Amino acid sequence: MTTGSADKSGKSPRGRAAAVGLSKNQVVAAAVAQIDEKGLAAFSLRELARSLGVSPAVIYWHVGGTKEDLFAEISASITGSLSGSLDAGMPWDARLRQVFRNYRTLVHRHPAVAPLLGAQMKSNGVANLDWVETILSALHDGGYRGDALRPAFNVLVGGLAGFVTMELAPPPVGKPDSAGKGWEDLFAERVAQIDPEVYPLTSAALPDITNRIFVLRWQNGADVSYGDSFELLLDLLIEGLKARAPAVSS
Amino acid sequence: MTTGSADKSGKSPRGRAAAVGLSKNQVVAAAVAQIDEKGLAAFSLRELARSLGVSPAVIYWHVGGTKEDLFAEISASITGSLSGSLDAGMPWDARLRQVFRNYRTLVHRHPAVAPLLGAQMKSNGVANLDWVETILSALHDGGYRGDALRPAFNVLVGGLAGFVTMELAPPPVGKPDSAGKGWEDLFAERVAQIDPEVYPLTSAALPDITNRIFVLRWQNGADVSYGDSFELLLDLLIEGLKARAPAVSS
DNA sequence: TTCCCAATTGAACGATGTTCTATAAGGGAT
DNA sequence: ATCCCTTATAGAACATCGTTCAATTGGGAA
Repeated sequence: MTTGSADKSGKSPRGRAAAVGLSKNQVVAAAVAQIDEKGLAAFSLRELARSLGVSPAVIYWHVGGTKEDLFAEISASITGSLSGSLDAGMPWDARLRQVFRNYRTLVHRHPAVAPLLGAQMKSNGVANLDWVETILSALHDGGYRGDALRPAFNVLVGGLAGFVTMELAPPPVGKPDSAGKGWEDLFAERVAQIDPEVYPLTSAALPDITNRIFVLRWQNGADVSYGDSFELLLDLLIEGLKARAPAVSS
Repeated sequence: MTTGSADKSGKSPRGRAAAVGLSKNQVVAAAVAQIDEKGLAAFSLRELARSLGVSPAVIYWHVGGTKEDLFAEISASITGSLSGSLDAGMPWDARLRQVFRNYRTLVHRHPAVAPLLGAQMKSNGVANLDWVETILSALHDGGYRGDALRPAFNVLVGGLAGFVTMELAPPPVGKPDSAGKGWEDLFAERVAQIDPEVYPLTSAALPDITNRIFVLRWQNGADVSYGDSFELLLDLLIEGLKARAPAVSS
């Protein structure tokens, strides 16, 4: 296919092969698909080009700049669907809940891209301006203006987006130990060393706690529902902000 | 120096040069220093070896395994100093505050390593077991036991550690636009397109909000104090957890 | 037809993570 | 003192990666 035109000379043929091939959007979409499939760490421009049946240089032609620019483009393309579709008639706290629930479900659709999206949200760039505006407008309606606006905004974005980023971070892959010991053994060893004199745990509490740690350890990265925890976090933050909202004078 | 022993044969000399050179701890410490200095993205094993005046293979000998194992070792070495030094006589909520304040100041000492530490905290591995135990014990004393323990733990670790990770994430470096436009221009364009009909902002609110966005955008990554926001987040979470603590029966 | 520009190619450069074999220094046993 | 084994290093090699660049071509405009 690609090498269909046989060339008698030793020189390999160069130049354009097909009609008008790729578009920038196609490149970005293919990149997202590949990250979703193989993970962010395993993503490479060359393999992206390979999967598109194209030379690596093509990526650079369509997406000007470097790999990080591709990442920015990816973030923008995903978070672009975040704006709009919000009933402005709702009370401000309900609006905030919905904004961040939307954010979470959106990010959950591309778990491997989560770190990129987190960084994007933090940077408050142009791509997510709608999103930022929605949050700021809700906080404004809730009485958070002037100097009070900024900490409230940071708390919501940092806390909630940070939560989602951590929630979706892949568990470490590496070896548990230089020997053949697995996490279980190491954990058991560690628990055996717990000195009730040092740790302020009643002997009744200890088994419960260590058991809980076990559960925590093993359910992380699995299909544990962080959803309940997210809802609790949302509740604590928004109810708290509501409770201590500055009085609106004007 | 390194090639001091002249070798007449064409073969280059190999093998040990000095007495008993490096230790694993030295390698890890040098890696931390280098990440602190040049950033996590620019860190490479080869340059680490170069800065130690040593062959790349030496790193693999001292730190068995791969680059990620080195990262795990780094995380462990930093968060190792997180345990202990906590007055068990304090009320549980004060203990929680102190634990997470300690975490934040510790991570702030190595901002470039923050992503690694965040992942470590999420994984609840062996290295930070003391830390986890302290949090769980405080929550236990606060009445969070059984099924109530896990969401509370997730909220604290996910929210607060996630906040710190996001807070310290480096701002994106890339180009603002394919043209020569900077962030400012793009932002001005975007603001000019805001349709007051679409966005539920009073004309009085709009300038305030856009102004705030500007401030947010430009102060991120600079020396803005996220400390106040962190304290607010801490307050919201812990006061909230205190307010809705389950009643302790036993 | 001629010319220009969008789109693509292959090759190349330097750097990286990782593995492998060779090798030298030191200590312990004989 | 000699031999040997373990420890700690060197250097080379391999595959891959991000990025750049000159060369090339097809299609549309003039």
